[in-house]
Amino acid sequence: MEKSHNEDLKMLIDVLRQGNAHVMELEAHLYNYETLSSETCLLLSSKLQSTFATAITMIKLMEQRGLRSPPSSATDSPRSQSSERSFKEQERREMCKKRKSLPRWSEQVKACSGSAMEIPLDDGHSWRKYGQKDILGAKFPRCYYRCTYRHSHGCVATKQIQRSDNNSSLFDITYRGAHTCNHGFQKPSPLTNEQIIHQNQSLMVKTEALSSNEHKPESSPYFSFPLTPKSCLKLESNVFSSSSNPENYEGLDSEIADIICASNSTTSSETLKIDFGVEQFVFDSEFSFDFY
DNA sequence: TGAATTTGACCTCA
DNA sequence: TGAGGTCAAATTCA
Repeated sequence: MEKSHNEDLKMLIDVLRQGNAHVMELEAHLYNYETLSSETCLLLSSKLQSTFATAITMIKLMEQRGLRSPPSSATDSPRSQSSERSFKEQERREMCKKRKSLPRWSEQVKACSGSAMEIPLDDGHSWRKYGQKDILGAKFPRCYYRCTYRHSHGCVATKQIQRSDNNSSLFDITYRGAHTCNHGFQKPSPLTNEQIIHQNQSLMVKTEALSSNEHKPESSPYFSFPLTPKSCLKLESNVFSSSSNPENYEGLDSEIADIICASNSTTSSETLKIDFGVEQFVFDSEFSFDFY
């Protein structure tokens, strides 16, 4: 147990060191106008985000391991049904709190004309439907989807799809939480700055005040991610304070290793995968990762 | 037969 | 207390 914990720490430190290298590389480019380009910055930014996402996921997994009770066996004292129930309820409440702190953003998507189902275009991720509700005052029901890899990777991303009342060919899609899995994401084709700007202008994106306390322009800046231009992200709070709650983690060491591999492949493929729910990252010019 | 969807029940919060 | 969100058993699908 102690040994595997140290191994986890070692892997985590390696990931953070990798992030530090990306910061230094970015800094080097910033001071060298010959190599400085928006594409380079975007790529390094994407690498950094991926690195941090990996580190966060690893910490979450380690935290899960630390909190998890030892595996049950014949020698274990059986937990009473009532305490088990209260444990589940407590776990559920924690999950509810964590979900609330996840970043949320919405967009409108035109129905896929031509297809019989007229469902919105696939966004590149793999989703599983887990519920449907009739919404008061709405003509059409709201469908609830979560990431297919929620259990296997603890990915907390969810989305809600609801057909627009005014225009039935439009779907309102609300996303919550960034994908921490590395599955099913289609690499976007490389775009020039002009293309990105044009796409941002031409796309129908609607980000509304999703709850009464959200409209705080000073404290809740809007973030946009060039590689996912259809999304205009509004941050609600610090996602670092939230954590996923993987329900069935077995063999955490190998899983963490998988995450690192996935992250590395993501990094090398220039795919922006994760957005962070922090309001601001400010790297001091003297910033560095110090270990030990 | 495993994965995905459906749907009624349950929980949280305003 | 009711609306919205999620769970989980039942059902369907490939």
